[in-house]
Amino acid sequence: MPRRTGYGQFCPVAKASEVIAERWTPLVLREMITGCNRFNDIHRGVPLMSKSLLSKRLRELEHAGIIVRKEIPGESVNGYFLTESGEALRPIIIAIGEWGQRYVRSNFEHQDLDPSLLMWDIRRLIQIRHLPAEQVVIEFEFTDQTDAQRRWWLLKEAGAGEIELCLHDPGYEIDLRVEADLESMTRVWMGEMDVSIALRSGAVKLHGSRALRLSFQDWIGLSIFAHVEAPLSVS
Amino acid sequence: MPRRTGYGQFCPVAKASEVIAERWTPLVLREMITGCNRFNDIHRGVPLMSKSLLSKRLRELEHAGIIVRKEIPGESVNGYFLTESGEALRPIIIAIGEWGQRYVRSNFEHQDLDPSLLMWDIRRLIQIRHLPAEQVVIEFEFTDQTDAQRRWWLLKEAGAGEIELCLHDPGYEIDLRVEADLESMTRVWMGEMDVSIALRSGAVKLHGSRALRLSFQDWIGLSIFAHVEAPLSVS
DNA sequence: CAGTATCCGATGCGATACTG
DNA sequence: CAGTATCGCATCGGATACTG
Repeated sequence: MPRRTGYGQFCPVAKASEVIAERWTPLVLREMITGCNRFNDIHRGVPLMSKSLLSKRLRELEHAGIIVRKEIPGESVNGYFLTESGEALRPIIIAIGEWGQRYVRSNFEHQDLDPSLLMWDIRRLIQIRHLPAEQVVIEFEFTDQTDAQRRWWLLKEAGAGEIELCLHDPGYEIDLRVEADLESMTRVWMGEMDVSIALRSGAVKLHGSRALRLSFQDWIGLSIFAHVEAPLSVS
Repeated sequence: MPRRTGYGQFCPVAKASEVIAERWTPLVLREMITGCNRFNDIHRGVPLMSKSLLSKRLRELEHAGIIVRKEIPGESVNGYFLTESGEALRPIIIAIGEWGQRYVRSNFEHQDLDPSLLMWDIRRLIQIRHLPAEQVVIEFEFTDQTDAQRRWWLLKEAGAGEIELCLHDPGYEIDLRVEADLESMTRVWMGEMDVSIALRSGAVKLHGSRALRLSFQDWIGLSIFAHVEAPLSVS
């Protein structure tokens, strides 16, 4: 009888794991914790997960009382929201990420690098207050990627509070071009490579607006795990 | 391509989940964190897991640098030990258990009750310092169980620092007999039912040594999650 | 956009048997 | 006790197509 779904134990670790340690579920929770509420937004964070499975997982989380599905205020579509129980998972997911950042070697395996995930992450954490108030267009070019994966645009409309990620050239004048290979940009984002070192070594190059170049370190948000230090022990 | 093992993401939550959110793995970690080092001891905590899978998971954890396999000091068998990385998971596993205790309804589903797991847990947390120094034999009888699952014995030899769990009558004189249905005893163990209430209501009955009866509350350890309070909100 | 229904192939994992 | 090797199938989950 393979996989009876459930561990058959009353232990709270087991009962909790039945819900939150299912495949993909920690990542779905991560997306919700970082503020995604709509189905397709969540799915952008886990693009390799099939939509049917995401749908199933969301139903399971709802059944477990971790999320509720309700109409998004203002819009007439419905979304998913963490309950108190779900909010209580925030420190756990964060702790798992910090543990991963600190102890899991084999980050940056080639197969894990993904420009779309990286750009989607960067977009979320751009520090808008450090950008000019007027419209800003920033192009990212990953020099080792081809075609569809090579160039990306972040677009902030004048006065807007959100950044848009574009897969096609929006046509406006480019204010800044960021040029790097995917691994370097990912390492910078993850805090594995210092921004200043990346710029000085040429691993990341900036072209365009002097103001945007100088403030790069300010407006480029880093991963929320970028601050995590290596373990004390030399292993 | 079902289940490529791995999420294809550089995010530390994903990299961590690839290791610690695999099926059974949180429970294996729980066993190690609670002090089990030997293969069969670990397996007693996850009896529904096949030995081949446990073996596989241990290899994966070793490969991930979470445990090391080495000879147990004093004995000439080898066991498994948490590394620094593994020790760093302790607060996470504990937090998951606390979350589960607080938020997962559907504890005490009939299918999750298991006298052998319960007794194995109780054995581990018996407060020996609250037992008489001489030999002590305590019999547990689960009144709703049959045959092989009905009676269990905890045996402390005179002066011993460990308790032995017996599935067959060790033959010595019984100092105390604890009588309860499995669910009541489990609820008491999990902190869902107060010990004094259980005794007063007759859900748990004690027969035998007056000293052992009076000190029951002291020597019976409760689950490490028994202290966790319900959420503030009424849900 | 926001999902659901159906299909079916790969694989995870339990069962069993075996080794030192 | 402490595992490993082999086998078989149930189920997990991706692909595809479809709906409002």
